[in-house]
Amino acid sequence: MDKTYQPKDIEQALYAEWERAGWFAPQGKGNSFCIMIPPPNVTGSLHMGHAFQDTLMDALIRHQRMCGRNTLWQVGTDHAGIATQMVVERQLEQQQQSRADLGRETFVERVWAWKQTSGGQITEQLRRMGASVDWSRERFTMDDGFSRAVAEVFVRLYEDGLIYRGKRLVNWDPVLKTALSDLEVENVEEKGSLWELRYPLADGRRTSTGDDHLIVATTRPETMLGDAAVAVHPDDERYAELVGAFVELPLVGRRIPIIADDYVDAEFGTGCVKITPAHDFNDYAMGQRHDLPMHNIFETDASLNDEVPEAYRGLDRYDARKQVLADLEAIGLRGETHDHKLMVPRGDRSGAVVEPYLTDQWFVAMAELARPAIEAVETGRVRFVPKQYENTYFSWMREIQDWCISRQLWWGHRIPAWYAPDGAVYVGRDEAEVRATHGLGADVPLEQDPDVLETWFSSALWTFGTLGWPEDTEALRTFHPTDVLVTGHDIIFFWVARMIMMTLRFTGEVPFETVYIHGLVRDAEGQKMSKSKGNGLDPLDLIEGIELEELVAKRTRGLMQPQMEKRIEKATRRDFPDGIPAFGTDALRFTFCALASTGRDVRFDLNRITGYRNFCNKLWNAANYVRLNTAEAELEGEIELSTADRWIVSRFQKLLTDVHFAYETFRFDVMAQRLYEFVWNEYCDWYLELTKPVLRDGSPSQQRAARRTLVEVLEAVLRVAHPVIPYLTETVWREVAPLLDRDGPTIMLEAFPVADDGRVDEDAEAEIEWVKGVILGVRNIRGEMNVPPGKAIDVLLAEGNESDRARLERNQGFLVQLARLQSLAYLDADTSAPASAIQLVGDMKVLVPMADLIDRDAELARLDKEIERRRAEVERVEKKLANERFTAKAPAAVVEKERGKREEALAALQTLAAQREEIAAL
RNA sequence: GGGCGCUUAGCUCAGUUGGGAGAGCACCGGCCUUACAAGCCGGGGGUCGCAGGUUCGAACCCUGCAGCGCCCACCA
Repeated sequence: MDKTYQPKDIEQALYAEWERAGWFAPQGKGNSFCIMIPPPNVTGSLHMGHAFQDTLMDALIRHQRMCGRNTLWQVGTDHAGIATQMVVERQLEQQQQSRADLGRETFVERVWAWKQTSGGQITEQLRRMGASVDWSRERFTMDDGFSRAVAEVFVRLYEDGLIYRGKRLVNWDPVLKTALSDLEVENVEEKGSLWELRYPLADGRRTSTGDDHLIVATTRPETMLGDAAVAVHPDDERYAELVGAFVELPLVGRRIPIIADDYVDAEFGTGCVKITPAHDFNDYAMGQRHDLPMHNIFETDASLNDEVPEAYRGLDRYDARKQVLADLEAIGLRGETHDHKLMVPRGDRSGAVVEPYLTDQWFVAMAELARPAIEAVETGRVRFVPKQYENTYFSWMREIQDWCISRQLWWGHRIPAWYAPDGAVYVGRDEAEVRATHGLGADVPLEQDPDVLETWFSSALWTFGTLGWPEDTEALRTFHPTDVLVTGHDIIFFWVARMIMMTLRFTGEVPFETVYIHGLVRDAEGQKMSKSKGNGLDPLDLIEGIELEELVAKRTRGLMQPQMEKRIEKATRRDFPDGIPAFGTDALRFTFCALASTGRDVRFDLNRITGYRNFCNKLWNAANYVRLNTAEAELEGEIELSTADRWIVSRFQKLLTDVHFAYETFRFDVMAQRLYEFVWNEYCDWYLELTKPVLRDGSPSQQRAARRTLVEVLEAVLRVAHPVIPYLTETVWREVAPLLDRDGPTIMLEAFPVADDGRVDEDAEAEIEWVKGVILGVRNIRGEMNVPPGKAIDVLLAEGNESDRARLERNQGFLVQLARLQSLAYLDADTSAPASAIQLVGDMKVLVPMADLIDRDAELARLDKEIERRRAEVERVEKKLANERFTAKAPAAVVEKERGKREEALAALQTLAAQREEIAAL
């Protein structure tokens, strides 16, 4: 073993070995345990969110595997319709080509080719994270089997009347030229204007106040070309007389009615709303209520079509806006303009402003699917951790809208519907089935629907589709329902909810019993990591390290907004002046666990990972110490356990209890913290140090006891830590395990340690606390008095009780070694102590004779500080005890505890005060 | 407009049923003490956002307020 922990030397080779050996595949004898990986985009790359999520899943999986469960971590990738298609289209663009140039078949082949070449990247990165997924079962959402499941689900839903096709107003992305679901639209607040437009009253009508027009207020003047009415509130007295009359739509010349509808807010704007049923969701609904005609004025790219007057045809919607406003101005029909903040709908992929647009699309009727899915969470068949996310889930599910699932893309699962020349639609698993079922001969030409299904439609089938459904497979019976889903709160609606609905519908089972929701990974300033902001970190760079120049280049490469380059470069040079050192996978994983507290977002800070890299080094070196002291030694034979040996074993049982609890409650942070504390603050800081005097001066049986305990605790700690830091623990374990005649090939298949309450030893714990008290007391005097660390000093113990004397007897060697003493002795009751610096351990005095070591004034100052501390405590406790209501009403045990505190503090205070007087008199 | 979350040491965060305010990092002082300088030893530092209430007792429970963040929603 190297002296310093070098992760790069151990990680990659180990993973290859694990994978080759087939140890990731299910093999436990116990109950099944299964996690489905949220399938990443097949052509994507691993970002911090993945790395975080994969670490948590791997910890759970490795833990359960070591607990003996028959454990499957199902891996796979998603075809990610829009995202992947966009990447390939961008590549074509650089060659001055479009997908239309290639044609559908060639284009789809190109995407498959791209998937072949780049599809391995993310799975390679998953391997670098140490993820123990079962590669032999890897799936892809567009592989044959999964595609069959998708078609099967579509057909069955259609047959049950839950999938329908219809002309509806949908969210239309005019850049990607496809429909989007409600969830794929992000509403962003933006600054805009509220324009007032004058609509002349038709037929020469005037209002009772003499006006010959109405003023409507709108944020979208260009859509006036498609107006079908003007609406006012039915109770709005200002306009009551005009309801039923008409206005003449300017620029168009159409006569449109003035209608009353209580959707209108009389307080807003002018109280008159222009109604454009084909281009606004509210207006659409109103158009339905009032039977208004629909004037679709847009092409698929949101330029104006032939429905509008010639002057506007072909204009982009924003150019049309300017033109309409200018033309209205010219004829005196433009009113005031007000600044106005509005929510602008943008496509989450393209960023384009989404247009409500009337098209034929496929929909899933959701109400019937949602009902049992709501119930499953209500009854606890599915539980969310943290629980508050159940409310998020319920609120969306209870108001659920029908789901538009067709996309006007080429990459994805083609909709299994065929059209006959007469317009009839036939849905089936494939064309042959359609023909057979409906008796359509070869003479009837059928054309398949050109659209594909939204990616989330197939993702919704992930838990059962990957296990072989619709076949009744062994895997499905064994691993479904799965146990835990680990995912971010950003896809509860997109994915989690839809999985629950679809899985219940088609298997009658819930997809998973627990949904663990983790936070999003943000940068050290709390900003969301993104390519465009250039603040993202690549997990691989944290593992392997990266030079500053390369990091700058990487962050500024291929930016959508090149003007950001300077800023990103500056920030990068500021935040990472020396680039990023190689931390290794284990340190990264430990950091993720430590940051995963309660499902809230986490800030990723280089300081944290540095600390945990140091922790890995600490454990590595502790192992080095153990190895140096045990490899050549005889561990078999009679043993005589020291208090320290019993203490560390006892402390370890408590670690196990806490870790077990942490796994049960998904508190990865608690687990990481307890591991850190135990390894560093107990095993290394104290136990290892306590073995040193024994290994030097102890009897053979005492030495054997220490050596055995060192190895046994280390070996077991490695198993506890393995799910978090698999590489380090495997490497060290292979060196350590043989010392205990454990000969398994890998730590990952060894048993996870279980607490043994019989090995908890409260006496040993109390005694080591006492030992620590004495040592800390001496160290405090040393530190505060600036006694050189190398100087061995004399220490006396005084007063105290029999137990203190007995403890000294047993622990003399420990104290002398760890406090670096020249001598240590108990002072007889009748001998008076020399002038000393003092520390109290219980009511025993720890005395460091001042001789010429200690400065009188410094000791006085130190005493004053301690006296003040005790005085404050006495004061606080006495105040509490003086309160009769406290002594009367608080539980007796609490009162007793306070009394005990008072006694102890008072006694200490007295001793210290006497001591102070003595020193002051010198 | 509705809902949720957060506010604890300089920074990032723990604090499980209400009963002695914690960790890591940073900071100050001292050490190359034979596992580890990626280390060791000692130390300083908080009116727990604000205001009320419940209680013998509140960081924790209740109400209100403020600030920050997120989600949902049809006010043109």
